[in-house]
Amino acid sequence: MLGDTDKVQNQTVRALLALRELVLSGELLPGERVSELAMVDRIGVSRTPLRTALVKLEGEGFLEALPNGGYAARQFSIDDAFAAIEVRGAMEGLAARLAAERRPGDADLAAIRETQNRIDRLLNRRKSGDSAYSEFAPLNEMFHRQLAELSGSPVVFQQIERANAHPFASPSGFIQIQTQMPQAWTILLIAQDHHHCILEALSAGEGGRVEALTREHARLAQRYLREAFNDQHTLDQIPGASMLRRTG
Amino acid sequence: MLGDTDKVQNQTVRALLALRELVLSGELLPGERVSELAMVDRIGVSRTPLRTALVKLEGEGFLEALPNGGYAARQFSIDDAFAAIEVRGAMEGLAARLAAERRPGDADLAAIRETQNRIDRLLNRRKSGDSAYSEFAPLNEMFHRQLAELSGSPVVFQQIERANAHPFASPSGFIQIQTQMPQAWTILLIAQDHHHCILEALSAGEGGRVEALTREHARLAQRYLREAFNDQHTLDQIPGASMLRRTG
DNA sequence: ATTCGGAAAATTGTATACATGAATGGGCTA
DNA sequence: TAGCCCATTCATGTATACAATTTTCCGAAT
Repeated sequence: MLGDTDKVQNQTVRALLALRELVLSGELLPGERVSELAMVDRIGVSRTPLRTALVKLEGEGFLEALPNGGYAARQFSIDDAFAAIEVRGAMEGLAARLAAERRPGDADLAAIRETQNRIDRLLNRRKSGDSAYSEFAPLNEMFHRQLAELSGSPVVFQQIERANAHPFASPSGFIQIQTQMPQAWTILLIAQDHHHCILEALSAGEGGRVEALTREHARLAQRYLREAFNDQHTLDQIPGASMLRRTG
Repeated sequence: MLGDTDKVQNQTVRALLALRELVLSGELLPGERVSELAMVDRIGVSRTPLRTALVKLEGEGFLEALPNGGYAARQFSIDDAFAAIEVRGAMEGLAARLAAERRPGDADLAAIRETQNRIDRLLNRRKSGDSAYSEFAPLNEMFHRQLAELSGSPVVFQQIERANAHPFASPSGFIQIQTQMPQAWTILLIAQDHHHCILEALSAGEGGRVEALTREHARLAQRYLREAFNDQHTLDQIPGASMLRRTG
């Protein structure tokens, strides 16, 4: 996994990816200072690009600045994770409404419809093996990205990207834990039905409806998270589980 | 104005404030590279804290990374500015709804009600001089901050702060140009009426209503902006006017 | 006159040295 | 034995030197 970072030319990107991985894997515990020199030894870049990565990760919400300098991995409560998903839903809902209000034509919707068709074909194969889940995730992300692009606003698109960067907000963040859940396949079918309803409302110019649908769609992730929170074993498989403070 | 930055102990903060001022004042034109060495000479800090400030300003949306390294001030269309305000409205609306759903008691609402009363007293003086506008702005910002805090979610609060950091999204960003407009005083009265309605819905736990009200309240800023856009003289007085591309 | 090529200048990315202030540990004293 | 003070260590913030790549400008050739 860390091997991926070796091929990157840019030292700052390399430090960024490595640090994010270390935080998500739980090797950097919340609250305790991230020592720059220790990271320099571990990642193999000098302090300058490392500090750049630290600043960016603070901006992404992965790290928090400590009062007397330096950074620490952030800790999130379960309510924080729910809120992060709610934030994403609000932003995606806004994007969907703006898209509907622009009255997109068939040409505008061709790309996202193609993605939708690919997900349909995937689900019609009715093989619920691991490979189906790993194929679903990137297609799902593409659908959400294309929806964000249809807003026609770079400002909105960028804000959604920021919201997705949060450790627990990404649209496909919990796909892998779905594998563990009995109702997993059903949930994928429901998610894709949401996609269908969203595109239907979108192409009909129904702004209010598409906003509500898109928000509710995001709340699927909250369901997964709530389920996972009831089972420590499942919870531990979520990327960044170590950042979650068990409050119940 | 730049004098403020001289008292700051932290070189990074100093560079951050100075750079933001240079961008907003239009001395750094959109699209053209921000030369690090030129900024070093101008601001009087070394390249290291300057680059840290550049990275942070990219995160705030003031700057964009150029393909072959370096940064440039970003350019915004009028639609981008509207979208930034819409984003703030969506986030504040979410915060207000979450606040209402928590069923806040009188103790929770005491602080924001005090702010509301202070604005009431200010407007009851019925003196529409410049001082009234300059007093209104900080109280207005406090009201919005307290509303964001009532969401009870640090994640939501931080996201609102990010949205406000955008050059054209801040709640009080256009107060100063209101002075130029004939209907300026009336708009302040309307804004405060919005505040009253928001608090009424909030204390009644009416989540849907308070969300809609808060979104609509944000759209007041869009009205100011549209007015200003019709008059170049007024537009030039907006901080960051140079970042706005005249498209119509 | 215009275009292509190359060299020089300048710019960013990276590494490292230095300074200042915080944290820690040991020793001394009560 | 417990607590406090001081010194040492360590961590971050800052400045600067170096390298690699890009940009620019000038000259020559078509």
